[in-house]
Amino acid sequence: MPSRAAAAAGEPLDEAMRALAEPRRRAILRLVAHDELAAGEIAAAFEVTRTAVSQHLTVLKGAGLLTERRDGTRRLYRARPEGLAGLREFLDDMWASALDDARRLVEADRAARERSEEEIR
Amino acid sequence: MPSRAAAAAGEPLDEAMRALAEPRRRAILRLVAHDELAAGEIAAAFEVTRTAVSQHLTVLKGAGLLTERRDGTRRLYRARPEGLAGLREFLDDMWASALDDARRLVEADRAARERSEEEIR
DNA sequence: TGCGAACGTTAGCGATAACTGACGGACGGG
DNA sequence: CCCGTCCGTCAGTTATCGCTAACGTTCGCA
Repeated sequence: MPSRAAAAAGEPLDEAMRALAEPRRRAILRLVAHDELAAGEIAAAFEVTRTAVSQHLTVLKGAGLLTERRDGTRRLYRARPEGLAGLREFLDDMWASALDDARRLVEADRAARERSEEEIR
Repeated sequence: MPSRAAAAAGEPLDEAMRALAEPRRRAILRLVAHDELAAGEIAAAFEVTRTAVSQHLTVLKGAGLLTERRDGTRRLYRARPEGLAGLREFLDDMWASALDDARRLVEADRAARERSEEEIR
């Protein structure tokens, strides 16, 4: 198979994106961005079941956006900013190419203007 | 309705996130990041139907990540980097708070050390 | 050792999303 | 004026996702 679509869903950026696509997961991430919280505390902050929150935590952990630490029967979670590196890279690439485009357009415009002057002359 | 869950799916960041969660849509965005391309050209770059690509383009346009320009029967698309502003903001906030945490940890450590010194003295 | 607390896990359900195929509309050339 | 091109839109299908309820597991404490 020469030209697979390369969408094996194993890419780190892809997992992070999919995890962040869910609003509740972003809220959870914001919640543990400052403080390390237990699963129960996180769940208490929402109006869904602890089960749902636990699943969200699993997804976030799988995407590398969270770290888990055990303390007795509790599980403490904290945001893992390095997990956002891929996303940041993607974003910077997009903005960089956009700036390149802008520069290219200006360049083309300037070139056109110079040709016009040449024509006048 | 006073305290709705605020998940009306109308938030700009949410739409951009959901749009970017799809790998194919990110590929499309990368494709039109440099050059302005027609819908047909974009569709030719993938192994799915033009219909699917058209729907992806609609989603991207709805998320403010694309601009559409008509030229005869063709529709030319180009990436719109400003659509990524919300995402960038979210990302920066996350990283900033992470840095805050690091600074706070260092601070706590220093304070603890000073208390130790005080105890020695 | 027994018991309750704190979580993760599984099965099942409803909703959403991505894809295909068929159709309709707008534009331009002969 | 008709015809081919280019493209969006509309049903319909299948897969995926988020949620709930019930169950299993691990740990601390009396």
